[in-house]
Amino acid sequence: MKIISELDYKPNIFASNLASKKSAVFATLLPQPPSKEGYWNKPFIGVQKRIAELKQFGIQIQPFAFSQTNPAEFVREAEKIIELKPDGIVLAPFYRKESLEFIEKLKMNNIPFVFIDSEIKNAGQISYIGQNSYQSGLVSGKLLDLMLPGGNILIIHFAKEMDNQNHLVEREKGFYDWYKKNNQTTHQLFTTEVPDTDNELWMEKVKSIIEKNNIKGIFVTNSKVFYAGRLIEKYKLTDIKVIGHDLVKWNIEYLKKDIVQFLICQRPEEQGYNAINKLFRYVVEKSNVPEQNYTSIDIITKENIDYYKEFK
Amino acid sequence: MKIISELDYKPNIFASNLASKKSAVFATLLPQPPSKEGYWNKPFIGVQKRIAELKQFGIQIQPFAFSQTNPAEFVREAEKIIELKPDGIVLAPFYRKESLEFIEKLKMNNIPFVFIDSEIKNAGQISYIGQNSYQSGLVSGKLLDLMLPGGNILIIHFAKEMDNQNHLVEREKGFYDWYKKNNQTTHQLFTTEVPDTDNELWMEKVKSIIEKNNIKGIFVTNSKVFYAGRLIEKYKLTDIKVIGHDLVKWNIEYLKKDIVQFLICQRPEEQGYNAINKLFRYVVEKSNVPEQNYTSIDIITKENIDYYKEFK
DNA sequence: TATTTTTCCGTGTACGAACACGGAATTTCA
DNA sequence: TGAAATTCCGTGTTCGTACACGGAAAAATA
Repeated sequence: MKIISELDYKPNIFASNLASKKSAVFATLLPQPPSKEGYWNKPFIGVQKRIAELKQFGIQIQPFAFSQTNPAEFVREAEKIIELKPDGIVLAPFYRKESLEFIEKLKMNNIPFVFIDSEIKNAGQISYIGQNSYQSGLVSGKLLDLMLPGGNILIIHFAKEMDNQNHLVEREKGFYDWYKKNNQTTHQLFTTEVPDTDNELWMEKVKSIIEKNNIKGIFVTNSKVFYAGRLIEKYKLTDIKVIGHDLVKWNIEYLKKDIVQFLICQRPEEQGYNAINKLFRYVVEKSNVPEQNYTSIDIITKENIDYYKEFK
Repeated sequence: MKIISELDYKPNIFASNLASKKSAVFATLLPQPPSKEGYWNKPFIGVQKRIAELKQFGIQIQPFAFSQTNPAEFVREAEKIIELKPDGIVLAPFYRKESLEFIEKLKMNNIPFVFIDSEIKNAGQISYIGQNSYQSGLVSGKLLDLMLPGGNILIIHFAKEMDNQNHLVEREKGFYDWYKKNNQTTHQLFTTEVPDTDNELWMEKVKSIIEKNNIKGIFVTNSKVFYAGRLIEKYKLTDIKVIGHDLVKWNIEYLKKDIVQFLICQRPEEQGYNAINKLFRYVVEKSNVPEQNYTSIDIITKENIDYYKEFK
């Protein structure tokens, strides 16, 4: 070691990699996007990009997906992963309870795992990649507040099993806290859940909430803002300001139409890319990786959206 | 080639690089930051990071810097670069006229160049890395507008030789256009230039403009927003909303104190990193690089700033 | 102290592409 | 058609590290 530092010796990574020929298999366990335009395609694009780059190192990927409405599928796919015994896994702990059980098995098999998108604290992950959901809720609160001279606010969760979905709750909490901290009394806040959007019955229900409570602002806690957009178009509720999450195709359309005013984004492709990279650094290069990697909380409007769409 | 595609042969980059041992020298010509906290340190941090990574490839860097107030220095350093004959250069075309002359010489010597931060269109650059300044002006306009129920707006350029500094003009143009497009008549816009901040005389002058014209919002076209912050602190003009550019230390302080409400940012480290990368791709790997690379227009507030400070 | 176990050290081979070289084949040109 | 120029092709060496191997030295154990 003394001589290494005396000569300032740096190993030649090319020679090193050429000679070593290591290999590893990584698995991903992410929600199945309901269509090509669904949010969950994006993290996977980043995963694939990094995997392609790491092909030289003999890294392979084995993707698994589960339904966003059916925890049993999550369990089933998790079983398959345990059988496969990969060298590492990228995991969206979408269902909290089921994830905890899965994690126990991963630990028993010594399989390192990285969380993406949402987080279970101190569960033994080597890293978490994603937003600080609470903080992004604060940002949403601030922006909607800025746009509203008066009127009340409706928070909509388009999701099933809310108590099993931690980061939507966190976003809501941050949102509420904005108004608490700035001891606002000009707006009153309401929350509603829409577990099922397959038929349009929910629209009537939400519309009546809006009318009854003088709602002038809507905050959607996930990427399904476009449903709120459709509602507003259908009933021509044009004086309502809307804020939501993620650069999904239909959301972009409503942003451009000025029905949605802001989207809070989190560079999902980058997250997928980073998650695989963390595994690689940990498993193959055996280097330490930071346990948390909060990604930026991007504020997107009509005017700056063109500079966020592309992933490089 | 047929057999290559039949076998799906992909060259092994490690073996390739191990055997080749190419080398190249790149130069940078960027403004000298007046202190450690100055904006122009940031792009250079990114430059250094990429250079460190490319050291394995035999890439070296030769940095040159010039004063932000003295075009003659730019010319002098440019001469040195021509003598050095590097294999490529990253260039901030800070002074338009002087840059054009320099570029002519670069072309004669067949030295490829990449613009960073601001752009001269169709000058023969292999790429431009930076923001679309006009568009970022629009964003600033929108945000300040959102915050101001009434009152007038002052645009401040903290810069010398404005007609030689294109992107400040572009930002101003975008800013004005926001109010034109939304045919706003609630706010009247004023512009002033502060070429010299060495003594505090400018403060009196600007203060009187503010008082005379019922100014309630300030837009600073570059990273010197903190001067506006000092002005506001000094005269306790607390009802004025301020927006400016770049995550410079003192700007961050004023953002946290809520004297500055928004900062528009452009990931300068990433820009430096990308600029070197573009050169590398073009010069060493001989691949084509996209001519424009507009970076995102990040909207930073007190609430999301913590997720932008770090460069990874 | 004798024996086993572990560490140390030097040698030899492998990794896959680059590049030089020389001879053969092909093309160009008069 | 013959000479010169160019392209083609196969061989051999090189880049710097990894890793296996065997023998020697050192450490651990009985």
